[in-house]
Amino acid sequence: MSSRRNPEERRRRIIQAAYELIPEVGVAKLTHRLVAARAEVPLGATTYYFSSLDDLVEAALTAAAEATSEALRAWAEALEASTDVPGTLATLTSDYLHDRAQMTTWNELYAAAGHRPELRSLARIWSDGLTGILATYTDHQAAQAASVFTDGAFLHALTHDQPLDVGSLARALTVLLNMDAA
Amino acid sequence: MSSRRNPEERRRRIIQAAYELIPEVGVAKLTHRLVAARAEVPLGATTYYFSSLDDLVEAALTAAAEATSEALRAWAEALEASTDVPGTLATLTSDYLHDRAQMTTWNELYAAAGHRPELRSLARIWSDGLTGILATYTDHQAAQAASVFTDGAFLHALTHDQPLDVGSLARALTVLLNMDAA
DNA sequence: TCTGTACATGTACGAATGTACTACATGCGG
DNA sequence: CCGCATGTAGTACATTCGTACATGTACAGA
Repeated sequence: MSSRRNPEERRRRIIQAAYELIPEVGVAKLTHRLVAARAEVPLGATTYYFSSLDDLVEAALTAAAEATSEALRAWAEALEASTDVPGTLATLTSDYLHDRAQMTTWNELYAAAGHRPELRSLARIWSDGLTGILATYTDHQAAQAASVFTDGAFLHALTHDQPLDVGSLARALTVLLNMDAA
Repeated sequence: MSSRRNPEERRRRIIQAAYELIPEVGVAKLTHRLVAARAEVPLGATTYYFSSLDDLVEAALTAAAEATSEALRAWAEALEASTDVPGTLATLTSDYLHDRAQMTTWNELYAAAGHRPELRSLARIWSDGLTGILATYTDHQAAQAASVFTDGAFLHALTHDQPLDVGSLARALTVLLNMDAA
């Protein structure tokens, strides 16, 4: 369905365009004109639907956070169906490590949250969500440690040509999640 | 000594100003004029000493990386003098987690490296350096895992009001560094 | 002392940007 | 069919920015 004369769809298109552009050019280089061009809407539409550029960016980052929440739900299901929690978590993490756009977006969110406190809660969604899921299988401290480790693995993948391999991930996640047995 | 008619000092002043401003306003909002004002030099000086703003930013981030290298050397010494490597590492990490400016700078570097490949090597200094140091005490995989974990702890501290406590850090770092015994 | 070279600094300018605004189109209730 | 609210779209404008540049100044060597 076309976006003309369809406010909801139009708004979604604009957010989607910003969402795509963030990993490509970074939050900082995002402009009304760039988003308008990508969304194939006139410049005026981007100011009509969002009261400021910051609002637009926030909407896009919120969309990113929602996408992450959905991914987390999928992780929760996969872990529940698994008999080898650390191994499954390692595989899930490894898959994520190859999605550079996803990780770049997440890092942009962290950087933005560093200067805009209202974004901090968005930045916590992944970390806290994963910790909550893992707490089903071990104690809170171990769950948090494993969650922190996967965050570190994202950062590692972002700065290195080759992300950590599944074996390394599995080994580390196994000892972390089994900390509660000690 | 005044910076007038003292090129080296002047250059250092400008870099220092940019270095200070990065955690405050972010790499993206850094401008010649902002740096000039902080360094108390005229606008022209910032373009005289650096061929472009990107060059200036790169110089500032390089300075940040060098500061990190020095910190790493201190870590190496402290660990060498210690009988409890994981515990000492936890303490060192915990101290770092309270230095928000330092971590913000580091995150800015990560974000910048995401869009400028020539900065990637700078972004690796911390991670690879720490891994190298820890490899003295355990196998490479365990050292890398511990290093990745501390990176994750930085990210955690950046987005949460309260950083991880020393106890949590010590517990996780202990099992990770002892992975080689398994 | 003279002079050339390196350093210093204020200004100017084109380009890009956020945002306001005006004019126009469209569909709906009366 | 008629206005009216809502959405659309192009344009204009003040501001800020990176950078170039012209002019000025201090100092080392002849």
